[in-house]
Amino acid sequence: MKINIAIKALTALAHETRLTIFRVLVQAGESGVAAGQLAKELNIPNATLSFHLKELTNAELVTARQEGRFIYYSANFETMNALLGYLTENCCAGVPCSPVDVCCDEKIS
Amino acid sequence: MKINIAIKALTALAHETRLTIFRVLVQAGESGVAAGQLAKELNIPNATLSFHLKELTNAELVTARQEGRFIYYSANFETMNALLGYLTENCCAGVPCSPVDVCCDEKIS
DNA sequence: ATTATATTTCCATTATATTGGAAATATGAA
DNA sequence: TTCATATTTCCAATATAATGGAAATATAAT
Repeated sequence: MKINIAIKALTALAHETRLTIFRVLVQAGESGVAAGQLAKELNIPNATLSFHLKELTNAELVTARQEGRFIYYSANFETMNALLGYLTENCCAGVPCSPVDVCCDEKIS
Repeated sequence: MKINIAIKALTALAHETRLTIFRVLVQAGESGVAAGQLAKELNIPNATLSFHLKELTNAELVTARQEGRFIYYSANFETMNALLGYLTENCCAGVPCSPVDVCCDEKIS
């Protein structure tokens, strides 16, 4: 991961509404949640939600898929895992410590 | 971890200079790096570095210790690990996946 | 076709963060 | 004490992000 991509992801997550959205999507898993359902659940105006979803999508932290009139948003675990790895990369100058493992990666799904 | 603390940490990391500082400190480990050395290494004006170190300290992502005229900054692994855990909390709605492990935690040091 | 639903884009207003020079503070050395 | 080094605070200029109503677009149902 290059630093600019990490910054984009962190900037996207560094906002209460977006972090909340992201965590809902992380917990929802693969199937994702429709935009309108998020707006209702989180009680956010559509325009505002749309703006934040675009930020998250731009940062590749979420992906969108259309199904009929609905657009389902899901967390992108690949980017999330790359980000976690980037933050902890080569930690403690080689002093042994637990490596950061990943979430929902290809080992399992 | 409460959301406001996570936001503070993410906001602090979501900046090129601060993310770079943080990663240098993560890699430096316990002993940390003096402010002036960081300024020189990263080629940042002192005032700017000081501002960013304060942001990171405020977010409890780094800690400072004075030694003579020097102030050594170190990464705070506890906060970092709490943040990683917060992002991946209850991921995929219980579908089995790798848990997020932590870096440099009490199990080892 | 017409209507209803889902979502996004536009945009002006408002709020927040970043920069770095100069001055201030703090510690230690001569 | 006086001087040098390390770091921070102050502050004004500048840059960037967030908000949500209204209009636009897109799909589907009648």
